[in-house]
Amino acid sequence: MNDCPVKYALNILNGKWKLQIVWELNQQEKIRFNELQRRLKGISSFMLSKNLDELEQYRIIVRKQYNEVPPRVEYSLTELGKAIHPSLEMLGAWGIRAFNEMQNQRPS
Amino acid sequence: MNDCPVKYALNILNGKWKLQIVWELNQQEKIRFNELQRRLKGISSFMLSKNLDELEQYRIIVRKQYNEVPPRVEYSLTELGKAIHPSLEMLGAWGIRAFNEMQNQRPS
DNA sequence: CAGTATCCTATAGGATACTG
DNA sequence: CAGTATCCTATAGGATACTG
Repeated sequence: MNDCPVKYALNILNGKWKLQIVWELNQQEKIRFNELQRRLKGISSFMLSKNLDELEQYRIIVRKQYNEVPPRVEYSLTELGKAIHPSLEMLGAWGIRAFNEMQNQRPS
Repeated sequence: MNDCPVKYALNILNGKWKLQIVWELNQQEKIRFNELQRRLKGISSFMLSKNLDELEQYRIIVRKQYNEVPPRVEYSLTELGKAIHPSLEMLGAWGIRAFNEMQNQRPS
């Protein structure tokens, strides 16, 4: 996993939700737990919590807790988290091309 | 999966072996089945075959079969497959940074 | 509100034997 | 040589109920 930096990077984003979480945080700057859960249609609070923990461990996001009642917790991207965006843009551009080539080869 | 091109791209590379396969093919131009299996230490022929099939379906690699005895099959990257390399380079650069930040924050 | 605890299911990955 | 067939295991993901 740490023998190849590309693999290391992909591993951080692996899974069904992590990419989406990073994506949402890129658009929101700060977002609260329940608001994030609402945007990621279909994720359970358990899964969201687990994924957020992992992203925090990798220093991709930051968790800020306000000691209020009811509790308020805000998540945001670190500089490292923001820095992945250009790579994702490139991957997306390639993804469009890959998708189109599939469509051309297998028309309906 | 096809709602987001980034997700589409990541999905193609998902799994334990596909990235390594693409990486090997990037260095070899052409490679035979058993030679590839030898390089990917630990993969079974079943898994290798399955992964190659999937990459071929996504038009990332091409399978060329020579009707000889014993059989000879060579795999190589398509233009699409080669085109992903810059994205992987960028991801790798980010991966190094991410890895270093982990090391700094948690010294031993 | 922002989670945790518990239990369950689907599937990615693998081990082993075999084959045109 | 380049695979396929069969069966097994680990784990990612999820459903549901509960809580400081």
